[in-house]
Amino acid sequence: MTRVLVVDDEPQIRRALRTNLAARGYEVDLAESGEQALDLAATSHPDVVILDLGLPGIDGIAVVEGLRGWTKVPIIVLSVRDAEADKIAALDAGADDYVTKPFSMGELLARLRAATRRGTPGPDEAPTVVTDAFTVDLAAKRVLRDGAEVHLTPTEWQLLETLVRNPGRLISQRQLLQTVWGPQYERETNYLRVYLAQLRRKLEADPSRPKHLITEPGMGYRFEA
Amino acid sequence: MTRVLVVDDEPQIRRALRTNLAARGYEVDLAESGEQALDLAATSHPDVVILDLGLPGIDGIAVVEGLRGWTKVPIIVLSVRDAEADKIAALDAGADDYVTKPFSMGELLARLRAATRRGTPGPDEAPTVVTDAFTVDLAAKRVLRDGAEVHLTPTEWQLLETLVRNPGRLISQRQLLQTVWGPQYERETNYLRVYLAQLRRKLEADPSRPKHLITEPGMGYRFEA
DNA sequence: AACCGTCTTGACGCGTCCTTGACGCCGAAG
DNA sequence: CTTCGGCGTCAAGGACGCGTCAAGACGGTT
Repeated sequence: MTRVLVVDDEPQIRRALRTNLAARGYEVDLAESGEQALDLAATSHPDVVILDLGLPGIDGIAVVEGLRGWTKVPIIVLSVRDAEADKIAALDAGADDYVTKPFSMGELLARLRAATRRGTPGPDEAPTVVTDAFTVDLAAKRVLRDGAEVHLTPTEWQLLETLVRNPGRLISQRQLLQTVWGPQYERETNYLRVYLAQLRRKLEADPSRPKHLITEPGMGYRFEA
Repeated sequence: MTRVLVVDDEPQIRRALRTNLAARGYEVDLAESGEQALDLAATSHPDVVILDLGLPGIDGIAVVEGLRGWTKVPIIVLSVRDAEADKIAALDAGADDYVTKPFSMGELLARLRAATRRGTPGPDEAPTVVTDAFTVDLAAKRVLRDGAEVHLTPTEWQLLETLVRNPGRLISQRQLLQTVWGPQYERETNYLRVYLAQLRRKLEADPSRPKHLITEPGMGYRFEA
């Protein structure tokens, strides 16, 4: 869930943004002054800030600077002022985007998506899977056993990866052969036997009595943590 | 020096942007078509792209998507079209910002600064990486070995940089070729062999037995500290 | 026009990995 | 009790990928 902090002194704009954002699945915090915005940002740690420049009390630019002193959260500035100088000042103070009121909600949402997309660099996947016999680091593509690295060939790794990414689930031989060797190898079940044996020899404490790479006769294989 | 790739089919806009950007200390590459833009981006590795949507030939949105297929370089879209749908399409395709023509040069420059500022995150990552054989200064783009500077060619440096920025992680050959040479070189794995050999000859104590630039046969390469 | 550094391209030897077949074991079915 | 199919094991061949070297192409500079 993405948290958005909306800072605006006009109640109707706050309401409009709140309902629109909530309808899109965002979690919304509201602030009506710069001071409140800085407080809320510190406590609620939003993922993105939508900030009206024309605030009573402290200047909107000061709010940008106050935020930038300690966080890199994306800031989208709203303003009725269309003057070039205002835009430049806000952007150079650390804002990420500048939208002139009146704005279209669709555009604002798109700019919001663009801002949050930057924040989350990539689909971070579960990095490591641990068992009592070995550790699989999916991001670094390494396998450790008793602290020492175990070398796996590409095929061995692909096979282990598809099993480990579905812990506890039964994977059919068809599916394993398709994802590792390709669709035309669907019936070469002997490949699976050979490579499962190699993996067990490298990873299991007692390869003849596997505890983690389990055969389900006639159906497929299963990884157990 | 920040590299900017300007993509526009109108010569006068190219000229205007080129002179303005060059005057501010940017290094400017010019492209007048989408195809040329994708090629140039792959070879020159700009730090930010300014892209006109109204290109002859392939659509501007397609250029955004082509770039996003392999790079996260900031993209600022220029367009005469002010329609909300166009903005949303471009932003959701992966653009970072959308500026409507006619635009003010001052604002564009400010948005350019905002885009590049994001690209270089603060002091959160170590600018230098040290091993027992050599030291890589990522900020200064220099490599020291036994106190003396080692000269690297641009390609060698890019390769070393992408490896060193992910210590311990395995980087696939595809990813290395894409980030260093560009998306159309995905299968030229011999490049990797040649350049890894050069890097090892320059950096490793025993190039035939590398301790830091490690090959994972069939999968990719890995940097170990 | 000549030179230099850099990138590209091809060929070759070697080591590793994949493929393939044979064999024994075990449980289920006849 | 016998038969059969599925699974685990092992070993050998051939294919493939990697490291290495060197020559040619390319681009920028003098």
